[in-house]
Amino acid sequence: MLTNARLFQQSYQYPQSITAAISLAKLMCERNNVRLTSAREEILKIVWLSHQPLGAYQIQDELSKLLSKQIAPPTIYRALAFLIDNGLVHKLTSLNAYVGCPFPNSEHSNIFLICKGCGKVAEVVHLPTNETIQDVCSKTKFGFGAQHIEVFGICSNCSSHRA
Amino acid sequence: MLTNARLFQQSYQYPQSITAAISLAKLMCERNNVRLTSAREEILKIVWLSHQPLGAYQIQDELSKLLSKQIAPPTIYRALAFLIDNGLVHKLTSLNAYVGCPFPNSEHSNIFLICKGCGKVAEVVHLPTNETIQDVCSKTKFGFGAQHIEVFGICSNCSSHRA
DNA sequence: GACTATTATGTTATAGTATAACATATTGAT
DNA sequence: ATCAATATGTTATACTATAACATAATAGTC
Repeated sequence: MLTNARLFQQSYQYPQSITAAISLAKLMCERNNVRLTSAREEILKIVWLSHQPLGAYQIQDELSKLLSKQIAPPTIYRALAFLIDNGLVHKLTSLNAYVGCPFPNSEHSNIFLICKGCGKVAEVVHLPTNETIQDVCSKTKFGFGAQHIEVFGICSNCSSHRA
Repeated sequence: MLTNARLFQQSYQYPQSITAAISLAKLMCERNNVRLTSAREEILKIVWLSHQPLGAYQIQDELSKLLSKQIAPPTIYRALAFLIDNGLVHKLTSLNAYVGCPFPNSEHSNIFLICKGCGKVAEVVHLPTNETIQDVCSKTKFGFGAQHIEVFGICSNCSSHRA
């Protein structure tokens, strides 16, 4: 019922997760018959390598460094749009920042736990919450399309370190 | 358990709601020992008078018209910050737009139903959803601070008109 | 393999959202 | 009336995102 919250404690596992994330992304794109071009793949890596949500212009800086030439914003935004459309990246609207999606293959309307201490974000799947929201929609005759849930607080790592 | 969804059907009730909202705002500010200055009050009215979420620069235009002089962005943003801090207005982060809060007096972590058809927004209180999110937090040892839930779909009004 | 339609990227400029920094004015309490 | 605190005015600028058009890469057809 609850996934991925371990990311808080196990950030050292990111490198593995990245390769896994990239392979999965390739698989997903193949399945959906869309192209994970090198720019898109690089940007996905950059987003995953960061342990925190990245702004578009931070991504621009990283990619420009990586390719040793200036990359313009549209390239970044287009790649992000692609990655978001294909469920590989999410935008955290309250932060104007982007994070890799750990479950690109799931039909997901997930929850983002955003730590105000370290800035890290965990995405969790929680079906009961999805169900209560469906309930709201049916009671209000609101045709559900999508949802976005951001929760702000202090992660266990930060609260134990500061305690 | 569920409030304010009627706003979809009863937008003609807005004028009443506005005067009620302003009185309540005054009350709240008095209670909190903060000042609802005329600029803040005007902006709150502007937000309420709109049946849709308003962007900061739309508010700027409205207020400038109203006062017959150009108002600069910082005035708008400062007033919005005040209104948000005092629970009188919410920002819909996915839209960069602002709406009046119908329940400024409640301890609230509410849900925004955003209609992709007409652009209107209903804010609903739904305790079961709050509870499931608390559950997520306790299971992940995430110290809850605040939450923001945006649901996108088609309101009953739009779906019946288009059916 | 050349041709062509489609998709993706490069490039320049600009739109849209938000705040920093400092000056002035208003308010509220002595 | 004075003073500290709060609020607003003003100018400039930072940050976020996209429009518009040119060029290039890709994939499928002949």
